Amino acid sequence: MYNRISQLLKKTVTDELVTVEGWVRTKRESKTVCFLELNDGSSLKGLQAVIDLETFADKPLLAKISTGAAVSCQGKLIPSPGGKQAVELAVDSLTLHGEAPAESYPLQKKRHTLEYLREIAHLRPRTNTLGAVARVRHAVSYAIHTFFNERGFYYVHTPIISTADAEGAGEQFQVTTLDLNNVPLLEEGGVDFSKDFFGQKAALTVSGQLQGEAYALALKNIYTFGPTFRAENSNTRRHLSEFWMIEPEMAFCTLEGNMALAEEFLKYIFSYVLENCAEDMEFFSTWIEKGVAETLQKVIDSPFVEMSYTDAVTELIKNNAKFAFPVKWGSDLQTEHERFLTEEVHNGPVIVTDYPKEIKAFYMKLNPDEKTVRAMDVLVPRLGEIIGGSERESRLDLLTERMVTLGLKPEDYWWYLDLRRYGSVPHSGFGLGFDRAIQYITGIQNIRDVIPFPRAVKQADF
RNA sequence: UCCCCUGUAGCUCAGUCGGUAGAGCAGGUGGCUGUUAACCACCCUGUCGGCGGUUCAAGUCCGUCCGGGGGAGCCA
Repeated sequence: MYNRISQLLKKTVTDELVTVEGWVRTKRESKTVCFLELNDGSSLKGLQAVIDLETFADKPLLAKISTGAAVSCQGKLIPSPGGKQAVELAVDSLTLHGEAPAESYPLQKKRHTLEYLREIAHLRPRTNTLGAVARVRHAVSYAIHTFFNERGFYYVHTPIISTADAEGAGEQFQVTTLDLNNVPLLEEGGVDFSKDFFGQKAALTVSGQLQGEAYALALKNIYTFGPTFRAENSNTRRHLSEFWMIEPEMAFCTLEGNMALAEEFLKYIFSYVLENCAEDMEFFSTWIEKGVAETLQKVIDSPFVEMSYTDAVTELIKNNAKFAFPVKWGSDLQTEHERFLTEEVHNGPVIVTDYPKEIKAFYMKLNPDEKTVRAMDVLVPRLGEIIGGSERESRLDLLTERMVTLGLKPEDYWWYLDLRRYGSVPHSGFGLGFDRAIQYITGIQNIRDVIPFPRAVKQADF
């Protein structure tokens, strides 16, 4: 049960019998010997199990073993005469747990497209690519928790079901137990949500930030790491309806501290992956996106350059001829602009700060110029924005004013405003889309291939 | 939601000017070989995404619907 192939591959030769459990990737047979390549998901590389056909009696059993079959083998690790591996397993006994008939098993021993594998999402983790993605996802999750834990951040479980549209951003999935064929109506028309499960309209969360702020203003440094839901009808390679997001929030912290954390955070998780998933990262660099590992290393080695939105726009305007969408002050930066800043202007990661308030969320701190807010976007080569964050507006009057201007009802956010009424303090945080981070790290083009069972528009199978 | 591309064997694709389909891989059989993207020979496989239309004749042309991909918007 605890014997893993990744560990056995590191061993030299052992005298004691070991048991190896896994799935057959390929079987190669010759007159006197049969090779099984076994994989148990612990590493890209498999263990070669060798069966001596001159002494192994149960030939009919071998005939049933094909790509995909689940087997366990007992034997000794011996030096491998073959060139491609240091050790191999000399099989004494073998158990076939589950066959995988080749005529119907959807995974062949050849390369498949990621589009095809998406149609067999329940089997695709058995492939090299999706297996590597799963291991990297795990490693990055672990690194994130370790990073925050080491720095005294508390992991806060913010609610999945919420009754307030956090940022006004993003269509939400409604959560209801009402009978949709017989919806209770108000006399004046409209749905009577007082009859609904929560006694009011409820939806899946689009962000844990507002609740995260509440805990930051008690525990000082916190982070959330959970699923997030958006019902946007957007069908692109970087959108999911259900995705995972990390949102740290720090009290007694201005935008400067926020930027420092974002830089340290990215460098930490990238370093962790390069060190702990070296084999998988080499695989991605070779087969998925040439040089992803180098891109990450470069981010690790580069100081993050700070630049105001205004300066960035000035720089971009000089090159407006190169863009499909020319830039002017006040417009949001497109991916092409972000990439230009990080790839051409600075040749390294860039943090753009102080965006016009009109293109940012209501809760961001207003600058003295009253035109810009203390927002920051972290831009990295090959992608553009990877992190978005801000210092929050901690002044009650200014926050309320901003909400009214944007048509939000302050009374709907009474508890959020309470955080400014009682013990308010400068605080800051940012958000990182976990799945997009995994896309960046692995180089995988479509976000649906970095999450085990993707949910997107018209897509919730498995 | 909009724009573009695409749908042919289990998988990846070719199919010219309209004349009812091919390759590689996978699979099967046999051979060879401490093999490792194994190799050699032979064999098997098709509602050409669905429906409708034009035509003597449609994989091919037209319409429409569905699926997939890319881009835009929106965003993480």
